[in-house]
Amino acid sequence: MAEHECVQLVPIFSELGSEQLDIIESIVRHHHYPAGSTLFGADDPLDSLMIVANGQVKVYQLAANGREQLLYLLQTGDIDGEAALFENQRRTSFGEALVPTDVCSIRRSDFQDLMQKYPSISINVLNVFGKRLNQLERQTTSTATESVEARLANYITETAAALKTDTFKLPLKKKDLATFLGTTPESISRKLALFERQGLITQKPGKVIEINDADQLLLTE
Amino acid sequence: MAEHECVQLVPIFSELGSEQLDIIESIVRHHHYPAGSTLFGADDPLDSLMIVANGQVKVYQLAANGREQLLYLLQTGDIDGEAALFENQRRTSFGEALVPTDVCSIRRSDFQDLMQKYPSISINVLNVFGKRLNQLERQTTSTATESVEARLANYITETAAALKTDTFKLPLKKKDLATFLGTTPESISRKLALFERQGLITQKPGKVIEINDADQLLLTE
DNA sequence: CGTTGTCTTGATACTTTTCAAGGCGGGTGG
DNA sequence: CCACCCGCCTTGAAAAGTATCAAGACAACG
Repeated sequence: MAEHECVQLVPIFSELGSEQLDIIESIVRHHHYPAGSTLFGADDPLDSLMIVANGQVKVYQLAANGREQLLYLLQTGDIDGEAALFENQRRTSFGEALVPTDVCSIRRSDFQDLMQKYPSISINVLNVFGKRLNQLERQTTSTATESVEARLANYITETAAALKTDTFKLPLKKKDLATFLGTTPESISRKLALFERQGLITQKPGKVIEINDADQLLLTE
Repeated sequence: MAEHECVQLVPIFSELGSEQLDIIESIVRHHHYPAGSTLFGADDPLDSLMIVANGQVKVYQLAANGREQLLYLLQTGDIDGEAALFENQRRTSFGEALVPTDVCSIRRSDFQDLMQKYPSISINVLNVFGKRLNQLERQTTSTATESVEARLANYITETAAALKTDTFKLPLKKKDLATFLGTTPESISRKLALFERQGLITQKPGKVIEINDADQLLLTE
């Protein structure tokens, strides 16, 4: 089964030989979560590193006023990193499976042993977190300084670029996309309708979007 | 001079003995930046790790529309970490000295050698970035979901808590504080005036603020 | 002491949220 | 296999919050 190969999915172990991967595989535990189920919640003890073997997980925080902020969308091969980082801390975010999801976990102490044994792992982890910091910095800048219209236009072009196609299905419900972009589902509906009226995109059934004019989309302010 | 002891300031080297600190000290380079000068800009090569030996540095990004977003305020003992993370990349943010500032730098290749030699350093670096990720996650959640009023109230109470006092001087000009909180200087003026009218704070000359009712301030929505 | 940048306050305009209601779609159970 | 039901999405109208623009006061600095 695919979930038995999660260790090979993960870039942080990329420099290891297959014998070492076997060792790691042996200390990994496997879990399955149905769609909609909770993987972890705020205040849960932070005692293991999670690898998404298959599926999709949304990681979000709750603000003081109860509103939700989507921070990351973990796909197959992504890791939930917090556990690698801290000693004796509790989580500050929630994780929820959006589709049926397989997860492998490594206890923090085991993972820290691995990092001591194979220094390349910690360098790789640093790289993963560096990328995440960069992404988050851009997200912060974007939500704090740009209009909803510009943020949505950016999201569409970036998603298309990542998928290397002009026609793609939105990977999230509008409700979740709204919490990611720091707005409301209604505003997203309206702005997409606006883009369509302007001829920049075409909306098709099933949350599918076709980009007609990527250049103009990027000029949206 | 203080700038010759920057290595001792930094928590990432905390587990090392004094002989090892001497070695590191010998490969460190010292720089001085007057207030208002630029330490680095976007697209600069990312080739060294910076330690703030003395002073204050604002790290910010520019959005597509040209607006500025303050990401971090580095104080004495803080590091600018990006350089530790990536190979062959360029910066995405700007660094500017807010007051006369002394900086020590370590070339990236030297730093990566150090991480290989002393694994405790990379664990410590992971911890630093973990904290920064956490801070940034909270900042993102806050700017995306809460009102200007709530964000400012939070900023005031958090700053007071960090300084362990009820009366303190704002460490930033309102213009910079505005780009940090994702708003405008005018809005900050107005909200502070509102808090004062509500009796929650007292404003004194020289950007000094006294908190009268921290509990009520935290309830601000 | 003057100059320059920063801050405050007001009036206005705009974007976006909120609230409400109707339509669509996907999944479940009969 | 169809019908129903629930959750998601869309669209409208109104309200709220905040940005913008402008002008005057203040402060810091040389």
